[in-house]
Amino acid sequence: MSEAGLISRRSMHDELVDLLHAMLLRGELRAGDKINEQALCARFGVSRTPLREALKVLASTGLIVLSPNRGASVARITPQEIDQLFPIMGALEALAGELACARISDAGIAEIRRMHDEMVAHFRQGDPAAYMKLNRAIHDAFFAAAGNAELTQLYHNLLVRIHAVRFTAKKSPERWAEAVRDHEQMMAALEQRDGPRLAAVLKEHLMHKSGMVHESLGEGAAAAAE
Amino acid sequence: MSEAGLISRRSMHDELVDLLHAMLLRGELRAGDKINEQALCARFGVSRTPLREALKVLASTGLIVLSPNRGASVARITPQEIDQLFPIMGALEALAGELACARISDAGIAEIRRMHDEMVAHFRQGDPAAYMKLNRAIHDAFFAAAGNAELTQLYHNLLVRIHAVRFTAKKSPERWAEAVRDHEQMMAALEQRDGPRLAAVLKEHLMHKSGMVHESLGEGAAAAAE
DNA sequence: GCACCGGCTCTTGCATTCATAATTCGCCCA
DNA sequence: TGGGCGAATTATGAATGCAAGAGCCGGTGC
Repeated sequence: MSEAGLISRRSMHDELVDLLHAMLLRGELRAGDKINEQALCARFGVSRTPLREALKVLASTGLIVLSPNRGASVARITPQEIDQLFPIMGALEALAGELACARISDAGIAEIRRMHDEMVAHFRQGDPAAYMKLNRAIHDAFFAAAGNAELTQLYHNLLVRIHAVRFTAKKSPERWAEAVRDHEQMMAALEQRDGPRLAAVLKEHLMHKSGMVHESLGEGAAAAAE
Repeated sequence: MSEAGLISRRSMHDELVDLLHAMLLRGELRAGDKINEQALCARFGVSRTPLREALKVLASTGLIVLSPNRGASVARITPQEIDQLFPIMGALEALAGELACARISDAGIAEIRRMHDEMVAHFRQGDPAAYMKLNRAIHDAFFAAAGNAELTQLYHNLLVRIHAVRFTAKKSPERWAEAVRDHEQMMAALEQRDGPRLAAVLKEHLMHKSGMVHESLGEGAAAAAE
């Protein structure tokens, strides 16, 4: 029994979805880029059929846009979409926080505390890359502790969509400090297992992020316009 | 400029997604049913290619399951999934309620009040079909008032997934009365534009629904097992 | 000189075809 | 008579082929 790899008998379109996902995350495909089916087929060594299936799937989650008879292009995220997506992510994170408070073990809290302290250390040292990595790990730990797979998947879908804009958003020092303060409050709420409070903090944290993205989008728009 | 009809130039897979959606909602395809590609192709008069594309899309939203080399079948919703989905829907409805409170016009509130009163009348007359219809209309009005298209789409996706179980769930009289009480509270919160309160009521309302579904699933399991 | 029209090419959308895995039915053997 | 093995059938997965629409280029008329 190869229960570990489960026989790696996935269909091509499924693998292609992941592959394209990865390309989008790596920034290999940028917002607005036109997607040429033949080119991608050649690159992956598959025929157009499974690739097209994968594109349809990505389109249904909003990652790419399909124009009839004009093909696919990577979705451009608009400020309106950001305004709509961040509150949703806030609501989902708040829910994850509440569930996590109710279900997480003491050991789990200790583990998150450890990651939190390390993250703050990276903040003090001014290492954004390491900070982001821990940040991400902490959020993942929240969702894992919430124990709601559907919630996690939904959240991750949205995360991929705003990934590009989140990464290009350069934190100003003030915003960064603000984020760290948010995280301190999260930690406190979690250690007290105060679900509603954690939910509120997470919601506010997402609001701050939204503001941050808007700021950096304002600068970005000027750069892109030239 | 045909801005009204936009020339109905949709691609086949897109229409097929809607068609299959409708079939699922109508109960024409029931949970667990095997989906025969050729049969559906014959029925819709299309070839397998666009149909398969549509199936992939539906699979990505969890409406159907694809087993490699074994084809598609309508997803069976499990009690665990229900436990996971209802809190998510609660969070999304709560967000919609908060946004609606902030944005809805007085006329919009009056319109919802009208629907609400009509719905309660149907409750008094013991007409579940008419009640459900108004119920649905009110929820739709909330989301419309929230003005967040992404939120609406996400919510609707989940709604379709639990549609089958929600419809088969026969309300007990007590549960029905409970739901009406919830709605009274929603109306009150909306008319006072008390977003947080409306959010709380909606969350609780969804909790009640979850309980209802579980009750009826308990009965349903006995029936299905025989 | 510029705008508009017609053909050409490239790409997409769908149908068809081919290969392979699963299922089913029948047969053989215990 | 029941269970297991094997071949035929059927369905799925992927590739290829074909028609139609979009974009591009050059030509022509004003």
